[in-house]
Amino acid sequence: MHVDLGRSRLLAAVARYGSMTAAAEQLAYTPSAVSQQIRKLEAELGLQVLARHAKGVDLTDAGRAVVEHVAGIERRLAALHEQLEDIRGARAGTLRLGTFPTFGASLLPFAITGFASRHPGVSLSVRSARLSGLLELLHTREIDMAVLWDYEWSRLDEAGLSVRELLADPTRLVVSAAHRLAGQDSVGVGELARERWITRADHHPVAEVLLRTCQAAGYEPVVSFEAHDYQEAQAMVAAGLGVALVPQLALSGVREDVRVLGLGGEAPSRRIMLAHSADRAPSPVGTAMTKILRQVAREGGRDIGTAAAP
Amino acid sequence: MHVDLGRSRLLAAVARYGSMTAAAEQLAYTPSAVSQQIRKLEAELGLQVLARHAKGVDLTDAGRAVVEHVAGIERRLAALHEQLEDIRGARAGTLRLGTFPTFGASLLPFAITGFASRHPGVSLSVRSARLSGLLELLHTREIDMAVLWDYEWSRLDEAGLSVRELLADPTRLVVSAAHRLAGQDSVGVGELARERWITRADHHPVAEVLLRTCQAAGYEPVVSFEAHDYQEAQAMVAAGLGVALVPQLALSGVREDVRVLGLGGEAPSRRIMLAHSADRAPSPVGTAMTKILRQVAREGGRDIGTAAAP
DNA sequence: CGTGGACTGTAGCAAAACTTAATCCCGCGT
DNA sequence: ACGCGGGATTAAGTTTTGCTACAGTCCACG
Repeated sequence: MHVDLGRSRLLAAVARYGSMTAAAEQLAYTPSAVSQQIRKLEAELGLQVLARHAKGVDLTDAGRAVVEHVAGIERRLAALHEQLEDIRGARAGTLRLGTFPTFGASLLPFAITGFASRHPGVSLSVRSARLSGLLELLHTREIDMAVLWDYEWSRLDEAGLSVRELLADPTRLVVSAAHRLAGQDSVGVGELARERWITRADHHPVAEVLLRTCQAAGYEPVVSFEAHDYQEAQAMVAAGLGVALVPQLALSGVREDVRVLGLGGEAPSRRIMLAHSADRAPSPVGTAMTKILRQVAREGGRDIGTAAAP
Repeated sequence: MHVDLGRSRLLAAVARYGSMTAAAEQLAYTPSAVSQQIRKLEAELGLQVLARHAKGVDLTDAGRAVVEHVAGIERRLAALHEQLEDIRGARAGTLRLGTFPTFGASLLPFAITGFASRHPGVSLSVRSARLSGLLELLHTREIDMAVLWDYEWSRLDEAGLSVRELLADPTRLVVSAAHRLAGQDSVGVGELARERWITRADHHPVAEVLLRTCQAAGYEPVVSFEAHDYQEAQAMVAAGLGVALVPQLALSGVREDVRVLGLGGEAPSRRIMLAHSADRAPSPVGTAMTKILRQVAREGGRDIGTAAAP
């Protein structure tokens, strides 16, 4: 046996307005339509729900039971409606975000605090991984969106990924405070042919940046140390073991005893992007996060505050 | 905005079985039907509920919200279903019964206790009134059914009333224990021509019974007292003020100092009936009460116990 | 007794829902 | 690289459902 909600609601209307005709008027139906639907409801239930008489109708026990439960169901539907409204307005929902470590250590915190204050109802989770891991996580749908990067010689080209650029992250040179170039704002790559280089181990992408940059300038870099993170690299630079190419974003915390120099466009800049599965239309919270990330990228990491909720 | 429950349930099925195709199979639909309905649901909500991918679908936040509430609604519908089942089985519901006083004082208590023990979930209310009052109560639908009576010379003939006979209630003669006839089992009406009669005031129907009975035997009764109830009448009979015609049912409590005699078919018998509005199909509890009243009538007021629920 | 209000039955039509069949998309294995 | 297969989708056609129009029917009430 099946209890049709539509007909039950109709019954509730009949109960409320006292007669089929009155209910029909309220709902812009003909009395005939109401009568037919109520009849079908009774057939489905195997019970009369209305006692008919010349001046209208009365509810039977069964009718009362139906009307009561309809009221409860209406309340529940209203609650659902409200919840959906919250989701639409990004005041509720979930977002699983992926990031690579240097972004997570630099700009992302601003985005996270900004997002959390504007969308307090949203449960936000962040995972950090390297590029390949992020792609895998996107692929397996363990995260909804990810902050990624690429260089011009190996453009990100994943099928089924929708990508939007956030900012360019230029490569900079880090030297010891005692280095001969420490006083300059910038330097040409050609002047660095005799330097010894600190780079990163495990085929870290910055190693390729170094290689390409130097080769473009006509020499092979001499590597003196392979660090496992940028803090270690900075420490080695400070110790005078060599100089290092480092993406700007990895320099959010700069030691007192090193100096950072620009390279005047000679060194490649990496592109930082926000990506999500192309088949998944962005959810309201996804859109909200996109907006905030773009703002953070634009403002380069000044605190974006808790201003104007969307 | 409207949240269609049918489509929402479909979404719940899709969530449960992991893909539209699987859900379609379970529900004996084609995948196409499911896809179309989900699409309409999303259009109605203005939100995606599913994230599609090659191996099936995942719920979005909105989808999760819908599915959650659908589960709650299903529970509620199940509760309603159960309640309706109870109503069908007369384990729940209400019944408003009308009765005339002498039935209420005689057989009805057996029916009430029998009914209450077999249908403990049913809320039973009983109102007592005289015949015209009962008809009025039926008419205004303040009661669902009523126990009524009539005599052959004024048959109950109410339009829109469905009537079923319960039992015949013969008229008997009550005399004082000291009366000359006190030792007999029965007596002919002709032998009572010289008696003085106790009857009832206010045009009580038994007054007409007396009149007709005596007239049929060829004399006019001499009335010595008009009582206001049968207890008073019995008291007057006991006091030797006269004899009285009394319906059998009004003799459930007989004084020690009076005797009851049969009248061998010469006195009219009243018909006792159960009536309900003809337009109202009998409810399950109504049917149950009818059955019990018929049983009580058949067994003449022996305790019918709490035997076999229907 | 007739009149008005309320419900009901029939026929027809339009919208909704489902099916059929063709197509697309994507991941996977050879 | 290519085809295969599961799954979703689309277009078009068919069935089902729900509603209207309209003509009763019943009953309370004047």
